[in-house]
Amino acid sequence: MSSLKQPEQFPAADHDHRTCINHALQEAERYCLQQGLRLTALRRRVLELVWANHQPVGAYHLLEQLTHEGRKAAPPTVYRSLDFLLEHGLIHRITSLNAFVGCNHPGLDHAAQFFICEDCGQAAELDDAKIESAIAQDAKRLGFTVEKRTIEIAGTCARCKHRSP
Amino acid sequence: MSSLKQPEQFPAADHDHRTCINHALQEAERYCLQQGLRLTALRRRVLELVWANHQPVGAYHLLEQLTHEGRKAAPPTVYRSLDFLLEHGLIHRITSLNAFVGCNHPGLDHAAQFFICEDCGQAAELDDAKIESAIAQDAKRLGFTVEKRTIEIAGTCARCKHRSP
DNA sequence: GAATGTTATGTTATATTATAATAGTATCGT
DNA sequence: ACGATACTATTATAATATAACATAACATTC
Repeated sequence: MSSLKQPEQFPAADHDHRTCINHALQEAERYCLQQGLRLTALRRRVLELVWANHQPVGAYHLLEQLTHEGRKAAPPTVYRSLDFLLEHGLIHRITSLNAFVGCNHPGLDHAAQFFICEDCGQAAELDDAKIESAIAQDAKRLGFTVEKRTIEIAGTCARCKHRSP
Repeated sequence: MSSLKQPEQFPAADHDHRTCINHALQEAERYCLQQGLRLTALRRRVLELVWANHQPVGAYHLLEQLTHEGRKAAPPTVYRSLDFLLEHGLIHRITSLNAFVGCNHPGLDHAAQFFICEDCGQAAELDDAKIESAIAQDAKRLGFTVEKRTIEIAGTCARCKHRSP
């Protein structure tokens, strides 16, 4: 069912990241058009900046970049755009880092798990059905209704492990 | 193997919470004595305050309470105690709430998952081997070394669901 | 195409959470 | 009692996030 555009792994070191960005923006535009949402210049730019790489980005980093570009921006400027992007599944929030990262399959209601390298900062988004079902099972046992899942695994990715043993 | 003192569920509404607190403090004292750690008055009091109920507590809330008790305290006072308690597994941090909650089985190296009710604020700590192994499996596939897990499920607990349908 | 409603953004101020840096105090082992 | 170590106090500030309100852009309907 869920055909993820990005594979369930860490992005290769040598991948052409412009492709990622372009794809993400195209998807976002397609999605917003389809849903009747307004992907304004600001929101589009924030999304693009979040997608600058595969590392979660902090709100104030984004703010700084917007300011440097000459745009008048204050914290709410950024947070509101982030809220919009979050609400429509175009980005995810990484709670443990107070940061935001692009989502590779907007619209799709999915429960994401993040593996985050503490060395290079890159994050991989997974959607592991086993984890999902285990949580669902626990919830059922507890009589608990799940609203939001925060599943963030920090550690060291394969590349960084090999680089500095 | 792991014999948890608190069951893997939400605490009953009518349980005698002083028992929880007393037990937690006793366990902490036992553990610190055994490990040669110093559970100072401040640390003990912070632990007690964290255990005041089964809801995660914010650092500044603790600070306020300490201040009201006449103790001279500033943010670092609290955060250092919290760091100590965290480091030795006497409390857990709930990242998604920026808050802290008592741990019912200190010392035991366990991967905790939290189910947090957005209505009453209570949190239940689980240690589900299925979730654990699923994550381990993903990590293996990615060549990822796990350091820290943040697994926090927000929603509505059974009691709150029944109370306000 | 002006009036009106709606959504998005700008602006100011401030709340909330967390840490850096340094000095002082208690505690422990000898 | 003494020196080493671990803990705490104090001040200042960093980093993250939101409240409250004003203005601007856009879109509809008349």
